[in-house]
Formats: sequence, C-alpha cells, structure tokens
Amino acid sequence: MPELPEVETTVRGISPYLVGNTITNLVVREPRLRWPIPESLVDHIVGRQVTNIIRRAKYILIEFESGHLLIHLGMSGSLRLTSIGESSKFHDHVDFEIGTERLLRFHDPRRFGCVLWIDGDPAEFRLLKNLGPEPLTDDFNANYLYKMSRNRKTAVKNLIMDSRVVVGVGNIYASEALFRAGIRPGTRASRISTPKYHRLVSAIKDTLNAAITSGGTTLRDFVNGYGMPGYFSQELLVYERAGKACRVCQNSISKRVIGQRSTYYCRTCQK
DNA sequence: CTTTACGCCTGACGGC
DNA sequence: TGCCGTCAGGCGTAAA
Repeated sequence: MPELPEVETTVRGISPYLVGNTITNLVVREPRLRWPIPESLVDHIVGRQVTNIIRRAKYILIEFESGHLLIHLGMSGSLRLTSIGESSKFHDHVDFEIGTERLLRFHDPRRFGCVLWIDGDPAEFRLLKNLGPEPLTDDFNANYLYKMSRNRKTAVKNLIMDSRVVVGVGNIYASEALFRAGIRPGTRASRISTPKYHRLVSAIKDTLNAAITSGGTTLRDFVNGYGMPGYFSQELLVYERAGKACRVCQNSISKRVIGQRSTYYCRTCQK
C-alpha cells in the first residue's frame, strides 16, 4: 500500500517523463474513485504542458500553468509509465497520454484514490490546507512534536499518524518508527519526554528515508513508476511479524489494535 | 477543541 | 470446488 516513500518513489520515477511535456489525451474508463473525476478535467490538461511535479503528504501534485492535477493513490493505487497503445487491464481507470508515445496509467483496484483538479493555490485546497509539516523537513522536530503532544490523551501512535500533526506516517511506518525509537505505541502522547520525542523524530525520518532508498514497501500490489515493486518489506522489523522473534532481542512480537489499526511492537525493546 | 467510529472498495484468505 | 464472512487500509467525515 502506498505510504509516503512509495509516493515519493513514484514521483521521482515519473517526473523526468512528465515535466516539460504535453498531455495529448486523457482516457477515463472509470471516474468513480473516492470522489468522481471531474468531467472538466480534460479541458484543463489536454494540450497543456506539465511545468513541475511535487509530492505533498501522500498527494501527487502535477503542475500546469493553469492549475494543478491532484492525484492520491489511496491504498491500492499506482501510477506507471507505459506506451500509448498498450492494452489496458482491469482497474486501469485513467490514462494520461504524454506526447506521441508515452502513457501514464492510473491503476487502483480499491478506488480509494482520487484524481482531481485544483484551481488556484494548492496550499488552500480543502484536502491540503489542514496538513501538518512534512516529516523529512526541519519543521518536524522534537520540540514541535513535544508541543503538539501536550494535553493530548491519545496514544503516541495516533499522534504521529494524525495528518494535522505530521503528514506521511502511515500504519506500517508508525509501528516501525516506534520500534526503532524504543517507545510503546500505546503510551499516551502527553506522557512522553522531549528526549524520547527526539528519538522518535529521528526514527521516523530514518525509517522513511530507508524506505525511500529501498523503493518503498511492497506488501501486496504496489509498483513504482516503472512497474517494479519496492523492497522495504524485507527490512520491516515489527510490522506483520506478530508471534515471530524480535530481530533485536528474540522475544515474541506483540500485536494489538490502536486507533482501529493493527499495531506491532516488542514488549522488551519498547518501554 | 479532541477523540472515536464509520464507510468507501476489492482481493486475499480461512472455514466449512 | 465454491461460497461466504472477515480483514486489510488512507483518510475524510460525521458524531460524540
């Protein structure tokens, strides 16, 4: 499932083929995504040149002079480059034809993703305006996280998964980062000290960076811009390892539900 | 304000 | 073999 590293991997993969090139055709086979693909999208992008492409949280923003194309991969979505004329398969919902040969194909079996158009400043768009800082920037640091945690009764895992606090930390990497930081996921956010938040912030950045380096995590069907899987799943320390030996201390990995999400941790390594 | 529950959707998997 | 219930998950939204 795409988390921040997968989205980053996708953006890096497709960027060289998009920026500076013109969208020559749009094919929408299935507009019923999380929100319907607007019918006016074709008028906004066909015949227009892509000027830039960036990631914000887990959103992909493809910039045109007239506005931004917003794409979210949901939990089963992928974007991959192929060639115009390549036959489409089940759940290949949208094709963006680029120039005369290339094709960017949006595939999303579960249709939790979205393809939308943004007029004006993307930062003010309803889906983006309430987002917290990017986890890999200096705005996300121990002092900031400590301040955000005060008067919060919720578990620290919920805190770091709250997109208003920090974006891009999904369920997999939340468990992974808390393990690396030696913090139990169920600990109340307000009872964690600044030094521990320092370790947690570092662990989040390290985990995300390592996953980006590995090309993202592939648990089911994620593929990057080239249609290749990521390899970070081989490096997961606790996620989906309930009952297996901790890679550090050999004790059994525990599993419990926090915030309606499966959560994995080591009772020995995490206090 | 914070916190919680739900629903969207398909595919994988286990039990019978 | 097939059917059916359950789970998985990002995240916006409604409700508490």
